Amino acid sequence: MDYQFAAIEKKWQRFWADHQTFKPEDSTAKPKYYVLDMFPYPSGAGLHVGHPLGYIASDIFARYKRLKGFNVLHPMGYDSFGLPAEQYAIQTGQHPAITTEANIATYRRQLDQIGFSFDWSREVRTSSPDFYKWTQWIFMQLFNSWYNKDADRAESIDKLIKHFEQHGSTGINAVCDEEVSTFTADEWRALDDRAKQTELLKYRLTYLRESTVNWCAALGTVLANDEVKDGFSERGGYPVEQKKMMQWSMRITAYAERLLQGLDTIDWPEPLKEMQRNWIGKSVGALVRFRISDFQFRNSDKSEIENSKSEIIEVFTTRVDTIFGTTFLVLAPEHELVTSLTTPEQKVDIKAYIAQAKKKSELERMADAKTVSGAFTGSYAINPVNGEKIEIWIADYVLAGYGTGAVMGVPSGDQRDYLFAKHYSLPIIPIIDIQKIETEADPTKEGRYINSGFINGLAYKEATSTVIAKLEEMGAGKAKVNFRMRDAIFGRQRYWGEPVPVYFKDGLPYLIDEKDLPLVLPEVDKYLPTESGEPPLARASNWKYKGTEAYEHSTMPGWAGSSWYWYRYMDAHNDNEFASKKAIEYWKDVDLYIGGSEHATGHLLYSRFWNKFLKDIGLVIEEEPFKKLINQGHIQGRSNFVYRLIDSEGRGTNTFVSHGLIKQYKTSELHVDVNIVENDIVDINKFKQWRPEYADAEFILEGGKYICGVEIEKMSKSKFNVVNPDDLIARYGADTLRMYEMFLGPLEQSKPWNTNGIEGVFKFLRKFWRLFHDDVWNFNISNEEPTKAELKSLHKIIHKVEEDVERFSFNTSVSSFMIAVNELTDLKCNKRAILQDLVIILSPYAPHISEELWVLLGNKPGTLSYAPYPKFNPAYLIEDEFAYPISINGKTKTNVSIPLSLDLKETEDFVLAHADVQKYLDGKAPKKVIVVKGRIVNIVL
RNA sequence: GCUCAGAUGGUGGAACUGGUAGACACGCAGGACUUAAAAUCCUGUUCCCGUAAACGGAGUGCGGGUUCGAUUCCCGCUCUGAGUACCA
Repeated sequence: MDYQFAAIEKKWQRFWADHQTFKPEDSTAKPKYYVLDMFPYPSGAGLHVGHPLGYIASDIFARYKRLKGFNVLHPMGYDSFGLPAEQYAIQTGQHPAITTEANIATYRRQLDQIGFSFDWSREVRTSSPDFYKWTQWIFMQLFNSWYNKDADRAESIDKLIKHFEQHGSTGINAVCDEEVSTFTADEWRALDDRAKQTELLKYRLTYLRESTVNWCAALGTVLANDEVKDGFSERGGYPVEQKKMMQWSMRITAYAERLLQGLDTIDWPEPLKEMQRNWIGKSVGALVRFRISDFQFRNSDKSEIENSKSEIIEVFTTRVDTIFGTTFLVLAPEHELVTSLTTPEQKVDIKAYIAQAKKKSELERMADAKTVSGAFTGSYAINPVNGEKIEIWIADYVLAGYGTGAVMGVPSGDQRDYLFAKHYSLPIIPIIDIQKIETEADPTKEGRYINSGFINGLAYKEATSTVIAKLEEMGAGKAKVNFRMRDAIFGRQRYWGEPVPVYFKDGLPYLIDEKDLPLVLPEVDKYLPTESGEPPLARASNWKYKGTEAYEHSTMPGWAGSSWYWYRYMDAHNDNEFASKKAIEYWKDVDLYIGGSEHATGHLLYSRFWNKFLKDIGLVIEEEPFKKLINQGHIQGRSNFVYRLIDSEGRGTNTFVSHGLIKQYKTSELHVDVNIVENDIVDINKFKQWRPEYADAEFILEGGKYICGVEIEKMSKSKFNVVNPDDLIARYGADTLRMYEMFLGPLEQSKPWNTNGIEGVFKFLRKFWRLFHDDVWNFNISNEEPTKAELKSLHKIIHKVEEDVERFSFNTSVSSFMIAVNELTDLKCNKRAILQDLVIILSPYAPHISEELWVLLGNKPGTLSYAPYPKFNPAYLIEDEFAYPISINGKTKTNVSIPLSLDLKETEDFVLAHADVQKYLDGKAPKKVIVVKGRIVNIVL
């Protein structure tokens, strides 16, 4: 029979499902290997051709590892809480669980058609109570933990309580809220429960905090930052305001340093690590305290002075070595000391500036980045290292949210300070001998310090440590590491998410009893917030803990479930634990993780955070969850266009002009469905059928064809450029689709989808099929001994594919398969000794056709997936001769076959004596001859 | 602005440690088979000059450099894509 891909693929997909072919053992002598894909959010649109790219790559790798003798865990599931289902619920009233269920069914059908080797028995869904029970359980562990800086790990809150009872707050070095109380053991014991709980909340790794959120009144909901564009909601374009709300937060900042250090231990793409480093944003520097000069004269308002406890302005700097160059201080307009620092004379200026700064939107502030603006407060500060009196200004280039919201202005070393000083005629003092500051700041660290008191003559490193030591001695500053990363907000005012397992008593949060987990999402009449702005869960009637206490009404954010799900796959049906100790000890961590780079500072950071926490409390083994990570590139859409002729009155006609001729006519551009276009040539009959109004369309052709215009855009329905894998599978089969997606180019590279070329892969598979069959499609295989040439072809591909897969270069191995099959076709090889091994090597890429041929070759069904990968024997590749390229002065001129048994000198003599080479020498003696054994001969004339 | 990645035929891409640039495939052109189409097969296909061919010249974004030899290494620049944004 010829290659009947549809029947073959259906047959084997059923076989794999019926026999659970890909279900791994939970412990064997085999080494384990865990291949994970980022699980999808099941959207209503289903899969387009870009989605499976990463899944195909990981599937090839998983199948390859099985052949290599590994016990492979390769699971799949759904990140099924999320906005679109909720939005749909708001519009239609349909429960998001129903929408989600339907979408999952579509995803599953589409995934099954591609022939992935997932172990579906371990499927997880983040929205299923069996799963989110454990998400809630992990939340409870975080609530019951605090971060001990001295031990550099999370510890049980009970341990902290014990310490408070015995020693009070002394000796505690914790990552906690800013304003924690100090107390003795006696004082602690005297506190009532409410006071104790209030204090403990400041230490817990998940805690309540007043945070600003993006509140959209029109949509009645809180929006994430990426749902807000320029002050308006991305969906609907309604105004968004900043609103303060009590929110659950995660103390991820406790792990900032470990999250940063861990990056050096994992094999991830460098750009992605860089994004995480920038996000964490570590700066090593110092806090410096500037005393305010003549504090008493700022008596504009008595109460303000009393409220501002401080006579000190604290700044953060990464260049404390430049402190002698400080000629002014700048505070953010929002800085708490601004009002009390402002002298009566300056009050008008400062007020006006603050008002103006407040009015500016983020966008304007950014656009304005180059215009210098600011205002003088009228007050002065004293530089602690030299006693100089310097002006205190405010300016919006200083951000309230970073560092201390105040900076020391060093115009000689910092460009922003330089511009500010020039603009307001403030002094600029050079502090390093080689500094060039005529036109701009010079942030150099080279050279020796000048004008710098006790560090004059020192170099950068020494100067920094000297200044810090001096500041510490004076009590005017200390070394400090600052992070840009903030604690993560862990609450959404939404319905379709995990309920937070917390109830409130006297306004304080308490965990529900562990045996009451899961706390199931209650039914509500509508999926909108209440009229008073409470989250949708407030609508649930009689939803109280023990019938009396109110539950937390916000739900967990989208990243909650995905921050630990890979552990659930290890032991997906465990009712007693999130995963058993035994399963975790066996599977440990993810060996290979494939997914998009858009999760760099979201999912991939939060997952690392939770993993470190779970390790601290002894539940998991590895410090990092994902050893190796690969970002697959994004598939963009490739849109095609037709050009409608515009008549003299400016109206559109029903005539369409081919792309090459549009300069000669007046036309308007229209998207055309890419599925009726092949190689940019539109199928005119299909076009006429596409839409009724085109039934009588006429065409102005070039060379008898209608050629379309092309543009690369996002793949979307409205652009008619969505290519559906279902259509391609129906036409060419899953094996062709799998190989074609890999053939497209390097996995990591983003590229537009272009179906042109899929025929080539399809032809290859048929050619492969034909190797096993005679002219009339009878299966025909020979048991003869293979020839040297055949063995060479086979061992070349064994080696090549092995190398390619190990470095995730799947596109080049597809080429190599084509070369091998072309060679074997030319050799008319139908020998079992060659083809059986070839089937094994090809099976990760094209599993269905391989299974079919494997069984035709007489093997037991289902054994191919665990067949041993053929062993490469380099002896078959050894050549006696090599056709050396002969180049003259670096330019290749000819080839000469030379026995490889000759040594360098003999090879050189052989070449120079050769008639073809003599011709080029033209009687001259070469100046130099370079022979690279087995590579090249270069003659220099 | 900063950081990172990239730029190779008509197209997607290959060349892994400096050693025959353009593998493999698409497309295109010509041919075979066929009443015809599909399918299949064969030949050619970087560009320029010449052209039956041999042969000659240029050539991996641009300009330099190192080297017997550079798509690969170094310096400077241009463009494209991604991330980030007054982070002190």
